[in-house]
Amino acid sequence: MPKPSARERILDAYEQVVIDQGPGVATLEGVAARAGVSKGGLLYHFGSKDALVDGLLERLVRLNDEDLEQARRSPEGVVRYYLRSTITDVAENVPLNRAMTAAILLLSTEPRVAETLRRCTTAVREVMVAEVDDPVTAELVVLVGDGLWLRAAMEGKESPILGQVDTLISRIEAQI
Amino acid sequence: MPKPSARERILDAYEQVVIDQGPGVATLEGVAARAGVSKGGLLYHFGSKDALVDGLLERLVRLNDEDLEQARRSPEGVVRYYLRSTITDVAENVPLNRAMTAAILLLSTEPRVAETLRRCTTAVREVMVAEVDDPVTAELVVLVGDGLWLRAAMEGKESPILGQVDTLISRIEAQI
DNA sequence: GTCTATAGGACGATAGAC
DNA sequence: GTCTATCGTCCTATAGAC
Repeated sequence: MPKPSARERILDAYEQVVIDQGPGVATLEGVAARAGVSKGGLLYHFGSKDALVDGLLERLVRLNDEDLEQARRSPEGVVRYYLRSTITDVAENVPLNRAMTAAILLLSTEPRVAETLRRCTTAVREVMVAEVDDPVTAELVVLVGDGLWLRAAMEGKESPILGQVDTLISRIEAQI
Repeated sequence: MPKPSARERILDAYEQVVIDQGPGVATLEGVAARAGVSKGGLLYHFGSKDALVDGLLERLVRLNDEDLEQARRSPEGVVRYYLRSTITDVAENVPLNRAMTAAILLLSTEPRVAETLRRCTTAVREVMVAEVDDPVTAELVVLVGDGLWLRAAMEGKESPILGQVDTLISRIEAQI
């Protein structure tokens, strides 16, 4: 990644168009317009639409790994950190949330998207299994996280669960 | 629905193509080929691609409502029934699973899909809140169900959770 | 009811000026 | 690096024969 600025701006636009208007509108021209460049300008940075998707997926994996690293180091523990950060990501416009939501909405486009999402889930599961003694609880945390991600993709920032978060986390933690 | 046979066969083909090859390949011609008719034949039953999507979504809502009705009447209780049927649907090729997986993969195409999925989740939540005394547990069940659906869309029939299902359900039920 | 043929439009990608 | 212009392709939808 030699020149981050333009690339990142185009990726931001891509995510935003997918989330706001749906992947159907996420044509090269639509993304370019949102990024403030022309179609030709976009194609200078990403040589094809596949390259654009790859750029988004690479960013997603990086953000997911970074989040897990922070979860591992977190003093409140991986479970509470992961679920709380996921819920926060859903409620606010955190980069990881934008990338993950866009990826889920793009599940259709190509097998690489599903593969990358599986990789993210697997990474989360490995951390949970390693840090939480009980494997069933670990799996439960991953499942609830997946549910939150799907919900974010379906209904955006508003979700009936936001007021019950802490109670929910406490219950899950109590099982460890 | 006067003549179910041809319509249903086309909808089956549509779901299958979306699940197996992705919505990108799910063109009118691809669906028609899988259904054993020509493009013109398909368009006689569904006047447009939008009508085809609508047909899938209507079927999804119907199957979801029927499943919830069965859950309500189930002697083992809504929680156990819902989670077990969701997991079974994920593992095997139950109609509800096929429709739900296809819909999630089609999240991309149009806002109506997200709207319908929200409606399904809302219906599940209403049943859970009505039947389960504790609202936090009700929300947890809906969340875990969503997680299972997303997982089905991502990784198909194989999931590491399948061996831990009953333990997981027992733990959730124990909280009521 | 189901087919073939084709019109009409949109998208991805290339070429070349600046 | 970014632009405009254009080509080729694929898809939806229509028209009309059978």
